Amino acid sequence: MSMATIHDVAALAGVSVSSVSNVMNKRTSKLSAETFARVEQAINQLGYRPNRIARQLKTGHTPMLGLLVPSTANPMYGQIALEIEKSAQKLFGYRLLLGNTHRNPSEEAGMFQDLLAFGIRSVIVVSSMADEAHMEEAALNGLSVVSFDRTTPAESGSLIDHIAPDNFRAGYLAADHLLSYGHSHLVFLVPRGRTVSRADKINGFLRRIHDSSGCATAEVIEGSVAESFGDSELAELGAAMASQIAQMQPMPTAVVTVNDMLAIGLLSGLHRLGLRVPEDVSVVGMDDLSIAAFTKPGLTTVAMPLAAMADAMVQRAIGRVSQPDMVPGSFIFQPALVERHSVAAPARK
Amino acid sequence: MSMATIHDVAALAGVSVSSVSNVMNKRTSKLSAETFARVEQAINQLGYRPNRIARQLKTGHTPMLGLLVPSTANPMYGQIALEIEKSAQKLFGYRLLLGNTHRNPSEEAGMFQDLLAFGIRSVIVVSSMADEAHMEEAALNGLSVVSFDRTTPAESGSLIDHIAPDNFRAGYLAADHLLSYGHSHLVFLVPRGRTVSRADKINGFLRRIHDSSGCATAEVIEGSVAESFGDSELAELGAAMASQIAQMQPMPTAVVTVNDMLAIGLLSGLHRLGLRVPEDVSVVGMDDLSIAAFTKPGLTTVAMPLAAMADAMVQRAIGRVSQPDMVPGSFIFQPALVERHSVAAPARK
DNA sequence: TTGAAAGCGCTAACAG
DNA sequence: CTGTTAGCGCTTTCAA
Repeated sequence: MSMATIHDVAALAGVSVSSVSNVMNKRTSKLSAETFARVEQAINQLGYRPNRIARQLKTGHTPMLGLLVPSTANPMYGQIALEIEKSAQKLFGYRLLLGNTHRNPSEEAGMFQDLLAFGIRSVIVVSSMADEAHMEEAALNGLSVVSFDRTTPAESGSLIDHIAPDNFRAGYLAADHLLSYGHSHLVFLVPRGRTVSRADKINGFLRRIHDSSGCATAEVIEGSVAESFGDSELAELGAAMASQIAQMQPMPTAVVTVNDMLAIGLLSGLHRLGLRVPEDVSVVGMDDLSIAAFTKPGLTTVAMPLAAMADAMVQRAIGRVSQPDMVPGSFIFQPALVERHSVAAPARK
Repeated sequence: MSMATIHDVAALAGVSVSSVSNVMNKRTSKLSAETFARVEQAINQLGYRPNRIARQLKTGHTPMLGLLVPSTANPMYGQIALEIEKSAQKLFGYRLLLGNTHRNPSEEAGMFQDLLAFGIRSVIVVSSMADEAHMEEAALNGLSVVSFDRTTPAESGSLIDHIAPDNFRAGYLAADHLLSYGHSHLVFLVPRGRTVSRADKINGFLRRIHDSSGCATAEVIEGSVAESFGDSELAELGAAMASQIAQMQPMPTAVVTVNDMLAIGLLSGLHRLGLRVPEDVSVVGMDDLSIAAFTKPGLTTVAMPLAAMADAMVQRAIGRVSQPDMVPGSFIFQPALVERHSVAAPARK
């Protein structure tokens, strides 16, 4: 049972293929109501679905959006993928071509090639490497690209859109929350490798400490794993870093992690060491993964407005292909602190 | 800067388009080595990539695999998506078209339509609803479909392949582990809605109880949430069911959950109720999510061989399109118990 | 060993 | 209002 073509429909309805095409594209003004109905009837009878491939060869468009993430095994990226698919379908009826890049530049470049070859014109790239040269190049080749979770200096002449949460503010909020509980010896935990978003979070964190009346101290501790794209690696790193924290003299009373997976690992490692959260150490994560509500204790974290960001990304990525003169911009979304049970006043000072 | 076409290359190399096509498809026997080299040179010079759309219109194939999952926000499906993408790329150089079905039959049907329209010929469907009629229909329409995590009666004349872990054995293993620790009052936790895989797990669980010398008792408790496709819903359900467990008279000494997300919620709920795991209740999950190693206590669970299953699914789904006479079959993979810290001997009897 | 030409299914001028 | 026709970029006979 192979698919019916536009010719089959035309033959059955006793009209020309162009009339069928006009019906499919709802150009009612070009046909009499009667013919229109007759063609529709034939379409239904045959269960005709236009071949998108053929259509695309003609129009140059395909209703598909590319999405590149480091790894869907990381719940954060899984949630993002879900939101983006939902937005793309709702806003434009687009489907999603998904690629896991493993934060590997050559895999990412390969994906760009394939997207172009498939005729896909819009792509959203999540948490890419520091270098965006390959994206700019892809934009030159006609791809509409949106970069997520990276900010870029304004007026940089970039050809791509940037959408991100206000990571600076996220770091600021985390520190602020801890300070308000009376903590004065804080630590910020981050894997090795400074992405833009990580740097922003750290800066916001440090700024808040600096803005405080004075006596608070803070350090940034970098994990030993160079690149963690999955989720177990990240959690494992967090668990390993627990001992690093425990050995500090004096031990900090609070730590904020650059993301929730790291916090989940940290919680586990701390527990293994016999340290209680929040009695001995307070912990603040970032992302508000849905599992963050079910850690022990429930993780206080900084939530990012995922659905709103997804809508914006899809809007820009797909919208640009019909409006190529849209000027690229940066769009920043505000995070919010979600208080659960991993923060308390410090027992020691 | 639009893409170079086969004509551009032909012109530059001073040959016909068919020669370029032959070079692209490595038909060395059809050209002299010299011409071949000249064409290759032109290809590189122009950075020519063949347009897959045009190629497909001719050949009818596109190197893309459809993947339908309930929701990538559920870490389990995120991991599966990752493994499948990896296999598809490694084994066939295929890309992935991803769809979240939310376990909604009409969304699933819509995806099938679109896959066909896009010219995609292979699809893997994860954890679908009870009814597979729509899949059989899609198979009739020329789709090569693989159903994951559903077994089907042998010799059913099905047109689709079935790949699944041995869920019966998974249930059996979980019960066996608990019994070996001396538990005799067990409970099996499952959301409302019996999918095939859930039923199999329950049956395996009950069988092991039944096979025991005798004094062990078991019940199956069904959650009140009809359909949970995300992950927070599942964990929330687990948390809510903790009180149901706590109120039982007598309280069971061990519970196994149909998946890890449920277990994670349960752990959290139990903790909130002041019940200790494993001292007061033992818990065994299923799936071995990578976060299962970082719960408190570490979750003892039944692991499924994801990578091997992904390879098999991809092999069948894509392999069938070039071998349409391949007879559909069921392939079962063996799970294994992963022991961590959520099981201990019961304090009470 | 190479090239010419006929489509794959659809859209969009352009004619009638 | 309806039909004819020329491609979109590629593969693939079939001739030369």
